[in-house]
Amino acid sequence: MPPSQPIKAARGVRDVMAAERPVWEVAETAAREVARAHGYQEIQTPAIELAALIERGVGQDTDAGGKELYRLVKRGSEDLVLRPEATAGVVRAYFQHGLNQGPQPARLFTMGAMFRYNAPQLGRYRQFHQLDVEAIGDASPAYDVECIEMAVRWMEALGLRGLRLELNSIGDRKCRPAYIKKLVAYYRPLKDRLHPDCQRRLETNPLRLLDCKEEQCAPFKAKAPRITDHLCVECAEAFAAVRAMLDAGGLEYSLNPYLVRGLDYYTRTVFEVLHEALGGAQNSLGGGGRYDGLAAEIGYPDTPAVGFAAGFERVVMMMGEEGEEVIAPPSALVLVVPDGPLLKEAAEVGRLARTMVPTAVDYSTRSLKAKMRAANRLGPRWVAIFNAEESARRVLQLKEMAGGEQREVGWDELPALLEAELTG
RNA sequence: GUGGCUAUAGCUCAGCGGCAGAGCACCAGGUUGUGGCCCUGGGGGCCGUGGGUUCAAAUCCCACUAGCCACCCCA
Repeated sequence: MPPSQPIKAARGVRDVMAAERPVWEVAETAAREVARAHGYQEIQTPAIELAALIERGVGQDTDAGGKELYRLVKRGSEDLVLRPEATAGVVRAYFQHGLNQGPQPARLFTMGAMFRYNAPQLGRYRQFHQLDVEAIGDASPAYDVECIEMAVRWMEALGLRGLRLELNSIGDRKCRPAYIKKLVAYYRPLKDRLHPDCQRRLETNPLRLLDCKEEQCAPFKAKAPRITDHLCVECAEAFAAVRAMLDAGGLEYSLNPYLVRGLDYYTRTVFEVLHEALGGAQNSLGGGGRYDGLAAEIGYPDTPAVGFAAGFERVVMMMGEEGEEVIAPPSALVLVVPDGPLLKEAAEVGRLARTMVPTAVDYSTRSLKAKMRAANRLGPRWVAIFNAEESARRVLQLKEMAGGEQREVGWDELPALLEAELTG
C-alpha cells in the first residue's frame, strides 16, 4: 500500500544538490591542501563506533555524548552509536593501527558525516560534516598553534572574512579540579540569584557557568575567579608558549576566559573560530584544543594530542555569503542531438566525443526544436546535430552555442577537432 | 526539551468565509532539421495532516507534523 504522504527526507538532514555541490568540492579540496601542506595524512574512520568509545571518550555527561547521541538498535551484544564527532574514532584508529609505534606526532585528518540528535536550525543539522585534524603523540604547544593556524588558513583560503579567533586554557587534571572547587565556592552563596539553568549547572557542570549569556548572571560572572589565574606552572607555561607562537606567526586572537568547550576531554588549550555575521547561537565555524586525557580514558596508554574540527555546512554557507563565487560547470561540454530515431548512431558519436571531453547524448523523441531548447538550458559549449542522411555519410553539424556558428564535421574527425578547439 | 512566527503549483508568493490565482519555471506550437528574445496555447493543487465551527472553510478554532527564529547546545 502506498504511503498517504509522499516520503520526504528525515528531519534535520539535507541534500546537497548539483548547484551547491561544486562549492563543497572547493571547500574539500582546500581542506586537503591546507592539511597536506602541513604534513597531515588523510584517513577515514567509520561513522559507527562502539558506544563505549563515545561514552568514555566524549563524556556521557556532555550533550554530544549523552542526550544527543544516536544509538543503534542492538544486534546481538553489539552496542553501537553514530559518531557525534571524529576525535575519539581517530585516536582509536591511531592505536589500533600501531601509529603510536611510529614517528610522533602522527598528523592525521579526516572529513565526513557526524550525527547529533538536536533541534535543527539554519546551519545546524542532525547529520553534518566536519573537517577534523589531529596531531597525536606530542605535548608541545607548537602543535596547538599548528592546529589553530590550519583552521584559520583553511577558512581564509575560502575567502571568508570577519573571522575571530578566541583562545583560552582550561588547565589539566592537576590544576582544574582545584579551580572548579574555587568556582563552586564562589557561586554557591549566589545560587539563589542565578537563573534556573545556572543553578543546575552549579551542581552538574560548574565550568559551564562561565558559558552563561544571561544578563542576570553577568555581574557574578565578571567577578568569578578565572581559570587562567589558577593554572599550574606547566599549564601556564604551555599557555604562554601558545600565545607567543601565535604572536610570532602574526595570528590575531582574543583571550576569552569564559571559553569552555562542550566535550569532556579537553585540557589546556581550547580555541574557537567564530564568524561575526553568523547568528549569536551558531556563530562557531570550528574549534578544538588539546586533549591529553582522552587516550587513557578509552583504555590506551596516556598520550598527549591536539586537534580541531570545523563544520562544512556553516563554512559553505558563509562562502555563499562572502566567499569567492563558485560557478557550477555545465554537465557536459558536448551534447549529441540526433534529429530522428538514431539511438545507435547517437551513442557512437557520443563515444567518439567522450574520448576528448565530457559528452551527453539526448536520446529523447522530441522535436529538434525542443531538443535545442533543452540544450540551451543545459549549457554545453557545443551541440553535435545530425539527421539520417548525415548519419549515413558519417558527418554531423558541430554548432558552437555561444556564437551560433556551425560547420560540418566527419565523425572520425570529431575527437581531433575538439582537442584542437580546447588547446587552441 | 521550552517559547514565537509560518505552511496555497517545481520556486517566490497573492487570496483571508462564497468557482483555486499571479509571476517565474516546465511542455508544446508560432518557423518542414537549429537554442536564447517575442507571441499563443497547455499540463500541473487532498490550499501540510487530522478533527471542529458553519448553509458554505485555503480562509475561523483545536491538535499534530514540518520549516524558520529565539533559548539550550554546538559544527
